[in-house]
Amino acid sequence: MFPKPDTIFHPSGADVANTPQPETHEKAAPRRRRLSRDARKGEIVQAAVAQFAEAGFDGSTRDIALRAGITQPLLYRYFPSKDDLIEAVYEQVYLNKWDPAWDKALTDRSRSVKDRFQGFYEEYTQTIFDPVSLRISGFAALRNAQIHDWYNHVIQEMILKPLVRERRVELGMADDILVPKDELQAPWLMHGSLLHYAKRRYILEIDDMGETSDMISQALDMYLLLTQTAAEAPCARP
Amino acid sequence: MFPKPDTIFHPSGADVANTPQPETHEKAAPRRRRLSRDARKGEIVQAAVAQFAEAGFDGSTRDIALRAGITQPLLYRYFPSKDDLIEAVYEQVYLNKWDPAWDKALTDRSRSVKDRFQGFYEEYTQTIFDPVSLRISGFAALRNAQIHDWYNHVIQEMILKPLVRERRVELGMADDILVPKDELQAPWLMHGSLLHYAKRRYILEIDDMGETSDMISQALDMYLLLTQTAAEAPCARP
DNA sequence: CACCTTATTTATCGTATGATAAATTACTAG
DNA sequence: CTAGTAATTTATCATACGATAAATAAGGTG
Repeated sequence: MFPKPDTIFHPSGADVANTPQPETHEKAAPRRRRLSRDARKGEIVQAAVAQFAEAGFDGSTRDIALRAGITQPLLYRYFPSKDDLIEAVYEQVYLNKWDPAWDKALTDRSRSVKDRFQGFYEEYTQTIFDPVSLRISGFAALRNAQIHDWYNHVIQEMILKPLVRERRVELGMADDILVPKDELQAPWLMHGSLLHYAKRRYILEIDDMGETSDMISQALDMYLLLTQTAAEAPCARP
Repeated sequence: MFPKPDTIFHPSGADVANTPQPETHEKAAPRRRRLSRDARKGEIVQAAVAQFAEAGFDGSTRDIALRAGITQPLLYRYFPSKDDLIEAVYEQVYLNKWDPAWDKALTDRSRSVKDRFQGFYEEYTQTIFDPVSLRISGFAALRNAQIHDWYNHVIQEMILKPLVRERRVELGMADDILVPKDELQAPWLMHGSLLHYAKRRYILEIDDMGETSDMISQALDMYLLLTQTAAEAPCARP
């Protein structure tokens, strides 16, 4: 009857259980709890991440406040506008996901490229393969192409170009820092195949799927085989 | 001329130019134009597709009406609720995309699997690789997992299982109708890699990318090489 | 032409939303 | 204990949205 969006999860009220509620369940008057500026800001961002992941960036500021256990106007004490909050959510989801140790692991030429990138992808996917991150990322790509564009650039520089370079060395080819774009097509196909696997598994919630490590192994094998035949062509098909 | 889907965006108001406007640019009172029920319904759906592709399914019914050159209440004469309109958009985007001739082309064993699926994917991607379809599909996956789940099932049955079967025959293996799920992992990686390519190209609008036919060829090669080594293992890496 | 059907518009309602101002209360310094 | 600061809430506004009822007019039929 009401124009409730009527989304999948608990639409409202169920979250009030977070805040200590009075015996009488009337309006659930929120108990005041003074937090430091940074602590409160963090809780708001976390609530916003959860809400936006579920309902998209059209999720209401009131639902976010409900999740954070505060009233809605308080939100504007920390973020001048909803867009500013969205910006903070972007940072929370996209930044600080990179482990500096990975840079060295990827270029450790005492191990095979397969081993190095298998290990890396297993750790990397453990960080970014979760429904919340993937859904936020999905909404962001549709809403703000620019930020997702930048994120793709990071992936290309941090993962795919190193992969191409290390594979070149492993195949005994010339070691060059520059990586032309046509050599990035195959790595992008491999990386994209894993991202789409994540989408099917964590966004569509298909449970009848193989283990992530197996998918990483197969995706890497595909790339390695393609580069191998391109370089040596020993397996020409009939 | 008519409110055709045209290009993706014109934020608002720019569409008023579609309807004959009076000299005085006051409110642009829409000229009445009686259409048959099916014709009007089709125009509304087209407008909704364009609007939802741009703004997501939270796009307003008023903007849809503006695009269709009608008033907003008229929309409810054809669709009892916004959800019904969304349902119609789903059908428009997901259904009737399959060419029955493809079924035979995929199983034409006088040609190589590579040739068959190369040709198929070039036609298939020409049908579904456009910003509007891809964006609607993206929003739908995040909003309604069920329908996207069904769509994935269709892809698996119509494309990937045939691919596995035909590849088996080409490799001289036992020809079986049944395709176990672990044999579908590699085809899904290949298909997903192409979908992610489409996302980068048509949603993020990255222009510095290779031709679609090249990507199809590489993606197919990846799968074919993987199955070849799995079957014969002549290219064991050191 | 007159009439009738119905496609279409005008006017409007109830609610939800982003945002702001003012009142209140929790915590802390002195 | 007291006073002040600032975190938090209450109250409220303007707008946008989905949806409905009633008024209007376009087009076919006799």
